Amino acid sequence: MSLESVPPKYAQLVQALQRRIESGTYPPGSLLPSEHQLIKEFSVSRPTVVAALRVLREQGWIDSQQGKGRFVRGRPAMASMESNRPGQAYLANPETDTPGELVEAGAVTPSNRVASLLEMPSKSRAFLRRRLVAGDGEPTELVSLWLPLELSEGTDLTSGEPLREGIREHLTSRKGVRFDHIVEQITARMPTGQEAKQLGMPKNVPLLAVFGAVRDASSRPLVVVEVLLPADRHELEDAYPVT
Amino acid sequence: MSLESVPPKYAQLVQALQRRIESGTYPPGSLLPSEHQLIKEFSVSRPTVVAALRVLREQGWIDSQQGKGRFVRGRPAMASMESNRPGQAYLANPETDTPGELVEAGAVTPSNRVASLLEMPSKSRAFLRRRLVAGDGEPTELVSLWLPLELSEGTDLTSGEPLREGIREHLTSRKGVRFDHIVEQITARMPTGQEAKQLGMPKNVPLLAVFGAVRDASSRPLVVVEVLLPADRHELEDAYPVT
DNA sequence: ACCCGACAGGTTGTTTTACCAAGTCTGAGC
DNA sequence: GCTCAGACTTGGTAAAACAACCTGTCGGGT
Repeated sequence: MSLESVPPKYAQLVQALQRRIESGTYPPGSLLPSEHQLIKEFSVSRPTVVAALRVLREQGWIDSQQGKGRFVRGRPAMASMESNRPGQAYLANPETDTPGELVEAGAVTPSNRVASLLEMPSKSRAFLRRRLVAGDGEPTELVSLWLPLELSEGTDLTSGEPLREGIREHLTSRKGVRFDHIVEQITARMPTGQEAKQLGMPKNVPLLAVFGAVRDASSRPLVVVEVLLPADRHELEDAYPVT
Repeated sequence: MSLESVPPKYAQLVQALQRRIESGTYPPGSLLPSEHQLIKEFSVSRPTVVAALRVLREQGWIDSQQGKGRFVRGRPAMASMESNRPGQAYLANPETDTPGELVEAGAVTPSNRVASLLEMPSKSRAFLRRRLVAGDGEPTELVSLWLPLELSEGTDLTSGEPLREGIREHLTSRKGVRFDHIVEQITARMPTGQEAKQLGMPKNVPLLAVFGAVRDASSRPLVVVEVLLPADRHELEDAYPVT
């Protein structure tokens, strides 16, 4: 038997067209060759061409318009752009990767908002781990992480030591939970006196507060991350295709 | 002519199967009827059945395995989440759909930030259209739209009348531009005296400011949208799968 | 009795030919 | 200048065939 298996023709066509788009042969905004032209050039049937073009459209490389043709959009924006969602990095990377200091680690009664995001009764207790992240020697972000007490048991999150492992990886291996999606809320508010002091910021500039509720596939809340950013030093940037 | 158009057969099949999965006729984990059975039951050809099943697989409803069959997975988790990007709605829907009033429409010299997002020399002029959007009779959002002067010529954006058509649709049909993707920046700041007055908000609560730079496939900036939201009344919410 | 391979019949995956419908553009003819 | 026919585009459906894969059953061999 042959170990090397040839990919199907339509998949080969997809790759060929992707290469041409990336190399500039088909620049963004231009019109792709028509189905008939592709049939002649690659010596395949129309359904094969259509299958390849459908894949490209669903991946965002091209845009089709009945009666006119197919337009090149370029390499899909979301594919390469690792969205720098705040909190994502904190969940994925070890704490030892970024400078900063642990300012709190223990059981607390979380705010109503956090309790609601964790879907736990208010006034019950959760574990809080809070870290002041520094950049250029100055404190820049205050990152807080809440999780139900039973999820913190048996993990290294309760220790005062910086984690040598990403939080997601740690929780997955120790507790067997699977992160699936994140519900994100962005708000702005004025800092409390303590926050302004910790972050070394004036009291009259607002804070960007990003809450991220991490859930598993059945929408059960696992952890909540809050990232506090002084608005005079940080802003959030993202890019997405128009639908 | 008939305004009601029948959806294609494969789309009807998709909906029929989705309903059966949601109603429990095809419970998760069970085996879907084979292609041949579906062909007989719905009286369609095999390509039509395959097209419907492909859609269901790509959307995460089912899982297929060559030689065995197709397994039901259930309603995909992320299916119904439409991200309500601020500004998206303003670009897509007619101004007459949302209550509010036009507060400004004319050529201005935009701020450095807007000029930079439009990639035009600072101190050159752009067209500004600003609208105060109301909800429950109270002003809630201040939406501003800048675009290069040449892109505003020949459009109804320069008139003081509310647009009866989505801005994206209007610009596409009048000027032939194609919206491709949006680069979004989110910041927080204190309102100016005029902004606080227009929005009817206290001067000591911050504003969430969302800038959206709309670009075409070749990354040429087309328009810039700014949405100002009083942070005590609005927040941004979004959901996305973890990678 | 047990094991193992061949084989038949089921399944999905891929490719081809063919035809019609619907949207867009151009140019001939009025 | 205007309209409309025709050519070109993509979208959808049908019918057929072959390939690849899985799972049984029916053998023959140990």
